[in-house]
Amino acid sequence: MPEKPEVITVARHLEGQLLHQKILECHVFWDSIIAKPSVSCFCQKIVGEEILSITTRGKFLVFELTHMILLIHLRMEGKFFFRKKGDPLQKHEHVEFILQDDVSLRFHDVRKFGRMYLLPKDTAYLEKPLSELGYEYTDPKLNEDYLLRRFQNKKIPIKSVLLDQRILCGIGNIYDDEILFLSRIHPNQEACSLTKKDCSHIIQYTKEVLDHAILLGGTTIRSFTSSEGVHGLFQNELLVHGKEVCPVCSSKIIKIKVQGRGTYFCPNCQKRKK
DNA sequence: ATACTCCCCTGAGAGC
DNA sequence: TGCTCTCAGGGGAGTA
Repeated sequence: MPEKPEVITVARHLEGQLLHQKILECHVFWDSIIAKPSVSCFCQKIVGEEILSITTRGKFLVFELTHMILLIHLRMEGKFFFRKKGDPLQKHEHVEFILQDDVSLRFHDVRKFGRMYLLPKDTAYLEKPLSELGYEYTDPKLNEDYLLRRFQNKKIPIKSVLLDQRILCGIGNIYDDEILFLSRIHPNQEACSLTKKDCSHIIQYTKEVLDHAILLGGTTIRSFTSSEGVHGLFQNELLVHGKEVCPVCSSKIIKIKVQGRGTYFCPNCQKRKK
């Protein structure tokens, strides 16, 4: 499940391959991947555009094109492969961009949950989905008072609130568990009950965990390989997610469901406060 | 405004 | 072996 570190890894890899490439053709084989505009409009408008940069916002890949912004959300299993124009379509390849020199960039997604948006440059950041996103974890405006304020009316578990991209964007299910473990907060703790100190820990460990993961190229878990030839190493660094024994106190790690998400925590290090 | 539920998809794994 | 059933998971839509 690509989270911020994996999305950054993919963006860097793609930018290295695609900078200043021009999109010559676009073919869509599974319509619902294209969220906006219609498939025909999407293909028509993207042809002729040049790729000027590839960055990220939250868990979106942001392709800056000549006149447009192309947003791609990989969701759980979206990835890219480079092939040659005319190569037979492989299973689960749903969108194809033909570039210069007969390069065929294929979007591959087993679950078909990935989404693409093509938006005009001048309004892309003012409309959904980008307009809904909260702060990046690197944003200096992300501080204890901001989190305290955003948490104050939330009676749902902190684990779920950290997954809410409208507050702090880029965290997914795996890093959420890691951040709460390091912050010594029970995943089911009501967000509104957190203290300023808790918020301070969350900010500190979000930065540490994500920075470290980005340095190592993200986490490669199960189906996720960020892109052809790209494999992260952070899975070796995970402390609690998917683990059996707490690396701090040797207690048995417990797996529970928090609002439908598989959640790992240490019952000794992450005691629930009331 | 918050907080639910349902839905999208497929492959892996369990159970028989 | 081969079938059926259940489940995971990010986020958008719809509803209370």
